[in-house]
Amino acid sequence: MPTMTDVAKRAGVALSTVSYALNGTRPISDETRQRIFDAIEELGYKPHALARGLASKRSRIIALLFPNSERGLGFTEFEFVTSAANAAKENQYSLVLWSYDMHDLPELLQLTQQGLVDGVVVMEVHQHDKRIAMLREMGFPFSMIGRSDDADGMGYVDIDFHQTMQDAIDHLAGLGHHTIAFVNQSESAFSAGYGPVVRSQVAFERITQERGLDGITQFCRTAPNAGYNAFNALIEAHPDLTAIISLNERAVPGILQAVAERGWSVPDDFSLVVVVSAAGMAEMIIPPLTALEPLTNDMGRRGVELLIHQLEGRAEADPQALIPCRLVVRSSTGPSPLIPARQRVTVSR
Amino acid sequence: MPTMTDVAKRAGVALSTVSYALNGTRPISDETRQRIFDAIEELGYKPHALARGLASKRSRIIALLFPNSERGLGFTEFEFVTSAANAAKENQYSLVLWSYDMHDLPELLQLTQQGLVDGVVVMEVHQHDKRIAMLREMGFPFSMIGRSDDADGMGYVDIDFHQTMQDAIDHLAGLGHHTIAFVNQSESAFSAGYGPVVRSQVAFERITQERGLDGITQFCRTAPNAGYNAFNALIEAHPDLTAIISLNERAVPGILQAVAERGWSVPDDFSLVVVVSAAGMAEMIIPPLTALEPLTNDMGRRGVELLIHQLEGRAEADPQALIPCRLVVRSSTGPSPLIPARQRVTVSR
DNA sequence: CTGTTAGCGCGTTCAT
DNA sequence: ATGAACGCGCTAACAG
Repeated sequence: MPTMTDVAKRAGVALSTVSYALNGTRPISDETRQRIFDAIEELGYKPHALARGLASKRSRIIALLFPNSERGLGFTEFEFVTSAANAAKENQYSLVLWSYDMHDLPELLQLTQQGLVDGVVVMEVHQHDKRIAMLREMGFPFSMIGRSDDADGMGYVDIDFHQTMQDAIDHLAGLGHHTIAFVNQSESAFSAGYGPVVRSQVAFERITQERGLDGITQFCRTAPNAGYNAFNALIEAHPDLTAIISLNERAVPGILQAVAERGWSVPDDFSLVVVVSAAGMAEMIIPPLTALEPLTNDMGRRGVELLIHQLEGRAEADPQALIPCRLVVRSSTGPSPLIPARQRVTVSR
Repeated sequence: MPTMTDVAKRAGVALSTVSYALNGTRPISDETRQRIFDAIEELGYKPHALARGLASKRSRIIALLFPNSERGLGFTEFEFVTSAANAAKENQYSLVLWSYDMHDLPELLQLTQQGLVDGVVVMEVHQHDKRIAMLREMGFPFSMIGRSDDADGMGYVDIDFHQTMQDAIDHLAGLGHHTIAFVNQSESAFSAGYGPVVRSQVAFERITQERGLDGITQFCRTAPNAGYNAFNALIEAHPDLTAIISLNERAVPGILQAVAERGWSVPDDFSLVVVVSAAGMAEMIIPPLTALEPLTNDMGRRGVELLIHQLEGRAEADPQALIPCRLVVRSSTGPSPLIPARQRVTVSR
């Protein structure tokens, strides 16, 4: 591997001149620049990333903090990752996937202190997030996918859960549904203050109330059989229920199964809309699901761009972005079934 | 940030002694070692990753080559990524996600020459893979998830497609199915020599022939509507068809839909088994799919371990691993329907 | 506009 | 068993 010294010799200039030519850090005459680039070309020279990082104190590496929770990342989160990787590369940064236990603060501390990365993008942010508190206290550059409660002035991209929930509810209400359940994720995620779970919950309660609808909440583990049980519990307690909004991708198959076992069909007898679920997911189901799909590409991308702008001192007019979800009507939602048509089935339980 | 010099001063030893103590590169008296570690503790010293990498010529960073193909990565591939990330971290390596255009050789060349990573794990390997040829020619350390045709002596983890296909076929044959179709991925992937597509295809043809079964091949784009069309084409040309094996996750919803539209039900009238599809996927479908599930965790993990062992000169007894898939019987396969029961439906087309 | 030089933080050879 | 000193490849003052 040729080094910068080799290039300098070949071009007949000083080492530093090569450096300046490469980084554009100071003006170089066209003629010498040409000689330098010729030499680089001929030698096949490539700057050494580590050496550059050591000297400049900027590695051009960022980390995506990636919790290896048992819950497991879903399809949607995966798309954050790939879009983040793409965005990093487009900005000439490398993206390291830092898989770690969310509660292991010491490990995060180490990451920030070993000088490997210039900043971090934090995923799965909670309302009171110790990691955020720590990073901020240290003054270590970061951005969030999601947001904590004390996120004022800090850079984040998050989904606009209120708007999303409103769109979902209005879609159903527009179809005549009046009693609507929200199948959230687990109650423990709620207690832990996991952003999407809490914000959606709050929005659901508020909006159903504003609209004068009958809104029912059901927490549910993120697994098909949990969805199955959730539906049965709901329908038993609320025979008028005609529609579900689910923030819980993994529960959906169970819900559908329970619906089918009752002899009902979707969307004729029951409607289901998933919120904050990637398109790839909604299309895997039969019937294809009506969904509120986040622009996942924007999420990962914006997250790293926010961080990079911050690292490069480029002021960001508005470092906070709430991304809307797009309503895609597929085949899992329809008009509310009429009450009479329903009762015969309900009793057959 | 304290440096090694600070530690040395505080412990009253030479800089190099600290280095030796840290790396265990040479014997240190218990007493001075203790002093050194005390100093490290008190100062909160953390070795600087870049400096260490520069000096040692080993960055302890590896890259996962991650094609950003239009086709999009599926659930299954995603699990490779997360398991690779976990394995890297357990071995004290950082994993950078290198998203790039598979055909952009210059970019790969650059990655290997900029001194950032010690080696790469290549995903989505093709039979004649220019990337592999290049890496090998350069002598750059790498391992593969998948394998090329000339993989002799090189490290890889791949799925045992032959065994997997055999298990799938035998499962169906055991249920009395005789005419079985294989819904592969796109023909262009086949022509391009994409490993899973080619190897599964070969295995399918060979095994059905050995078993005296009627094996039909159907290429199919990786999208639901393509699956829909594929099924209709198949059933029209082969009215005896009673079962499908699919390597094509994304096509499954379309297939199921087409089956349903024919008034058939799964698994009573038709059986479907997916191969090489992560459990998370098979459970998202209704009915839950009988599947041959790869131990995805092992795939990503073994890929990075192979690479790391190679980097650290630890001889690997057998640097090649064929991972089997596990047959999980769910609700999409059943006994072959009897011919008579069938015909009335077939004509109603 | 260009050259000289001192680090960046750590690994490692050579002495002792 | 320990120290001193050099070098990894590059950036960024400082000096013309």
